[in-house]
Amino acid sequence: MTTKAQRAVITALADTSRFVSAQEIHARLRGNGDSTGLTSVYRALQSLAESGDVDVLRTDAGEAAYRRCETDQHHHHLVCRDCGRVIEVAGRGVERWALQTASEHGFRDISHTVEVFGSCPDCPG
Amino acid sequence: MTTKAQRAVITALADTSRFVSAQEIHARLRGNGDSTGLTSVYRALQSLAESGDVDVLRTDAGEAAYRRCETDQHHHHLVCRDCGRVIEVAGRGVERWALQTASEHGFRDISHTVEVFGSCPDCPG
DNA sequence: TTAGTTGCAAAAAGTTTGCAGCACG
DNA sequence: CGTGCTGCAAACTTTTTGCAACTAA
Repeated sequence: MTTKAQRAVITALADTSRFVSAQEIHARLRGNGDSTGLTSVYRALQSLAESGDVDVLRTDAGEAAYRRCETDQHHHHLVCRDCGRVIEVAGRGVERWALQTASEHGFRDISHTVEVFGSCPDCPG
Repeated sequence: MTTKAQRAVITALADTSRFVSAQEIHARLRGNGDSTGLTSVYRALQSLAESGDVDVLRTDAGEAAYRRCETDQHHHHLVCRDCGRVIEVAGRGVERWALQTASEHGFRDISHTVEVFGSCPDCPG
């Protein structure tokens, strides 16, 4: 089921290709005249993340950042450290590396997280 | 310079091969009769992390977890999701993949984080 | 009527900061 | 003395929870 808050959050996420915090989403909604409360934003993000509709990552500052995934498939993110822009990339090579490395050490049920950071072509150094 | 708190923290970290939270370190020190305060633990971890003497990562729960690195060189972590044990692995393959993927998209000054999770041989499924 | 959603206010939990006391050169 | 480290308490931030009002079938 999809609630009003969930739809509002998804709309807000559609506006951007960056990872944004819950607080940021809330502020953005408020700016657009939407009266959805911070609590509902958090609750909406929680269920959207649970169902895999949005990607979550933890910033170094300790807050959770969210983004609507373009693809349902497993992928990784290439994030511009200057403007925050995100590009989704497939990880043919890494997947293989992760599996192999892990099984070399006898690990089972492998999963992994990979984030690549850099400065994108549009951002001057 | 190395302070008393820093030495206490390093000692506590030497005891384990897991990523541990600041609070956990503090509790552990207290348990051993050390009277170092939580504040000093945080301050010590901050400077140790800054100088690269310990590795930091953010748990899904949003707390910072720390670990003393065995090597100064760039490496990644293979973490057991059951017992928390950590194995440091070199990432010959990933490094190359990250660089290549990033430059394909015109990104400069690449850095990356990789964490592999699984169940280690000592932990029954 | 009833099950689910909402938003405020309050509470948690992790971390940082202000500050007075201590240690030690 | 003076500089820096310490630890307590208070402040702050992000996220969660309690709860009463609201909504829609």
